[in-house]
Amino acid sequence: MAVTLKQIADAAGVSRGTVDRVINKRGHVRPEVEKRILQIAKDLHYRPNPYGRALVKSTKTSKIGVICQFGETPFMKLVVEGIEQARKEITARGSEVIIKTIDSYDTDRTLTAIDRMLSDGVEGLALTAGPAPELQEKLREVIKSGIPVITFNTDSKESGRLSYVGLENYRAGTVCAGLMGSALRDGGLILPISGYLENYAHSRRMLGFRETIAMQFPSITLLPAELCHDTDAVAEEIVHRALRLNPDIKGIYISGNGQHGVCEALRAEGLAGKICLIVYDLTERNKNELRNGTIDFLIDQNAFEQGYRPAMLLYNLLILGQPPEKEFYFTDIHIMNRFCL
Amino acid sequence: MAVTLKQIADAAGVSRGTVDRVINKRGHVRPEVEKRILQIAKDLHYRPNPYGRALVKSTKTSKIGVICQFGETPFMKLVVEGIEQARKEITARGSEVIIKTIDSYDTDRTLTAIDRMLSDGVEGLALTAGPAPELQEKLREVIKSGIPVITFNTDSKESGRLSYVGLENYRAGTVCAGLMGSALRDGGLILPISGYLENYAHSRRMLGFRETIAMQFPSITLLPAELCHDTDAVAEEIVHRALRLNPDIKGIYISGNGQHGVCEALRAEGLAGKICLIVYDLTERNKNELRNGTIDFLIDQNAFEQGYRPAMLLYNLLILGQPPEKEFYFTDIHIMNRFCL
DNA sequence: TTGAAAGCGATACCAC
DNA sequence: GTGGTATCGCTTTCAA
Repeated sequence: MAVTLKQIADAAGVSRGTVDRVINKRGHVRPEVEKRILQIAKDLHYRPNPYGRALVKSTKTSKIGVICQFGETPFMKLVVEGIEQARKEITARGSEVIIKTIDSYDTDRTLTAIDRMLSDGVEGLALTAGPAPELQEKLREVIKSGIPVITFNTDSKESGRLSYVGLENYRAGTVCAGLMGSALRDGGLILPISGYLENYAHSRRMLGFRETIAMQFPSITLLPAELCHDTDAVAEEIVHRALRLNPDIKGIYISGNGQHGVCEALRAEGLAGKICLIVYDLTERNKNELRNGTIDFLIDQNAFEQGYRPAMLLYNLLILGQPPEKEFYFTDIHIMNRFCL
Repeated sequence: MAVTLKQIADAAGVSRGTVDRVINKRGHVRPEVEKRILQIAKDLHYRPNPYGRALVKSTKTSKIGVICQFGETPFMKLVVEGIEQARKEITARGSEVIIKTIDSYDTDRTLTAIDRMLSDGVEGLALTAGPAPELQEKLREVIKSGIPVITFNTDSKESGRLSYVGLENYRAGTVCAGLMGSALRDGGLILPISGYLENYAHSRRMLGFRETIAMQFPSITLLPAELCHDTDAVAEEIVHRALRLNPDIKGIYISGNGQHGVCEALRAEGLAGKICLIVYDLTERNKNELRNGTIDFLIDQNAFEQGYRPAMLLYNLLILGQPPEKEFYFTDIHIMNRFCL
């Protein structure tokens, strides 16, 4: 049998209440008693039984808010599945999760959503953030008012949020550079495509890619990065135009959405499978393109986890009183080729 | 607040005991009462509080046995860390974990270890299995005697084990074939190296690799697979010899241990970074070789999880009464290049 | 500063 | 078949 509070209490000749106060640093205990109890706890290798604690705490109820920008993208739909799963579990434990998705990157609507959540009385907030100064400022306020904030998918480090759950985007970019490097051993010309400049996550991926190619793969030449606004049609057009100007393009890297447009263009040009294409996100469409060989490598960033984890971290904090263990919950940079499916 | 047994009991006009009997299918309840209770539970969306259940159950104590073959390999040392972590947590909850590592693949010593564990009174067993008929037969007996068995790292499907935790080895081989294919776009000659024929995990990886290369990458030629007995010195010698016979080797795939020997040989031949090398397992040494460019791709199979999960699955089953959710707990086939470090 | 007691939700066991 | 009750380990509250 594991050591319990009561055993420590008996050994120390005090009551469980006193031991509890010591173990949980609630104060109001004579220092010498405290010292004795701590010593005994240590000697006995006391570890609180998480089930006992959770049982008591789980009767509290809280409201947790989750705001999800870029809600229209296929990837974010997968994230939302994770959030829904967390909601299910949390609801079953008596608390509440409010979800608000916002199309595209929209700071104003995000600010409005935050205000709405606050007036709804949420006690914890998770959101896809970003570098917009108004948003960061707002989050600092929220946090100062005592509401813990967790960012996911897109961080906002200066806001003072508790933790970030998501890809280490810059590094993911470097990994893709490495993949491109090994696929193009003899070097060649690469077309990099980004979504929006404002999408911090996508920009970081692009930066990591460009810097690594430049520094580590001298035989590879980068065209200037193009912006496709996360849109297939625009991405398709970009590829066609680029190929017209540079028929010898050997690789394409797209850090945001619009992947399908790129695939269509490559097919139309008869270059599917010939040009090395590296994309992000394991959506159904991307799966198919990976399978048929149009996409060579795909970085999966565990969408489900990005939705599930933040809500659970807030639940554990608010209800069970367990703060997150880490500031960064980086999801695996999961490289996939078609045989991974 | 979440729905509790008591609320259902009140609504149904019975006692909690009766509801408990219904919910947990313990019988001894009049069918009509049972039906009514189930209906109410459903209407109220009743979900048992796992903490309450765990609290009661966690006072039981059990002995869990873990047997680890190939215990001398760097990879298995990482697995053992996972087991140790599980042991720590399980011990803190009052149960016991006995660990036995066995060097190399040794069916006899494994059988002996199983017998020792049984006479020690373990109530659940996790082990690295394998296809040896005596072992499978033994495991069938063990299972028949009511002791649940879980395999990890190396499966033994015919033994009737409850679950397997580890890599999907055949598929991992196909993934490596894909990596080799994209690194060697123009084809070339490949040297495949295996450890022991008897190591089922390694053989499956080799089979997946060979079959996929043969079927999907016609421009790549495979040399006959060599066996290095998981030994660096042998692997080194194999590489030297192979290069003497075939100086135009473009890639090496090693499905087991001996990775470091391959790296040394490539360095000695001045071919480090020139020949595409794909290996398994994120050991410290392999990390270095990945970093310095001698290894191109590495498949990490989450050693920690392979040790941690099996013990925890047994704990959840024996103590909390929760059977594993799946038969296969496949660890991610985690492709890494040097930028992943 | 400390102790005693109630209660969290589920289970096990013993009466009836 | 069914109800009542003690119990698991911990937190909380109130009185001393």
